[in-house]
Amino acid sequence: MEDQIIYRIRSFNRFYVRQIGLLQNSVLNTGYSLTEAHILNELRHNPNVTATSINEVLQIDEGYLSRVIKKLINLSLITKKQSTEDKRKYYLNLTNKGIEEHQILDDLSSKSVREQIENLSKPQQLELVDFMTSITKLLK
Amino acid sequence: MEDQIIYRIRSFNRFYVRQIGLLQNSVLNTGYSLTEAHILNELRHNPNVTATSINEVLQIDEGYLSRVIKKLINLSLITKKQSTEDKRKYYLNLTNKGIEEHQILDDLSSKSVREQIENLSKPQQLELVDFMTSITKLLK
DNA sequence: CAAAATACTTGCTTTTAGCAAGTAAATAAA
DNA sequence: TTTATTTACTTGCTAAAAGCAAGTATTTTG
Repeated sequence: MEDQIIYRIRSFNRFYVRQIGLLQNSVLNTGYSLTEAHILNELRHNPNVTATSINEVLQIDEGYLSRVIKKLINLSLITKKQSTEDKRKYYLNLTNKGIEEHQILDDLSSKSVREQIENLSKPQQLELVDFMTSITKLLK
Repeated sequence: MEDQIIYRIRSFNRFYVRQIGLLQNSVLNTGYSLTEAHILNELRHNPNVTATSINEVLQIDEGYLSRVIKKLINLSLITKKQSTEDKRKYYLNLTNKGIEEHQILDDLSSKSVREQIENLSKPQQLELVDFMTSITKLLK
């Protein structure tokens, strides 16, 4: 009974891990790691934040984050500016190039999703979204 | 219109990545990597297969797989036996210890899923599974 | 039989990540 | 108001995870 439910959820999870894997591959082929892409995405949606506030979301090792940020600066994708009120803090922002690269990654993700649903009719697509919304409501 | 659909699917994907991340953490706390756990799982469901056939599913670097298999052998979790008909091939199997360890990992995964739905009523749980089944049917 | 393909291994390197100690600045406590 | 603690970020060192390319042994194919 109950175990049937667990079994089916786990089966769905395996299926969906593969689905999401397909999506992530499209990003990874761009030469950016998932972590780098996440940072660009965070900064696109929350400009002028600090490493610490990024990490409240991403939850990765501080030291590692510091290095990845350094790398993104060297790639001219982001800038770092020391706060004048609190000199411990450094505000991060995307450069124009960073915005462009983020856009490319974002478009790729959308394209990948689009390809996965292109064989569905519009009503089926809407149905799909409804199922997803329902799952989110139940689990969140 | 269409973009709304893509947006919502991507939003669900982000949500579900986090869900699945929670599940995987329970495995990672056991000291096995995800790759190691996947190999144990493959061998549990398909005994007596070769590294190559495992890799048709897992799709990782051959060399790396070879080393992970060696590690699992050193941990006495799996065995490797050369085929007599084709000496290039080596059949892999779980040892009793491997079966036990796999069971532990499997139980942990189930437990983790169980915890994520424990606050739902039984009808809600059944509904959840229905939504998942519907999504799978649409996307697979 | 020679050449190509298959199955797996090994050496070397890179990427990703984590830990711990350290600097500098700000805040709280004595 | 000095001292201790906390915060924000950095750096050195290390380990784990993964990839690439060359190599061995065996089998298959032309």
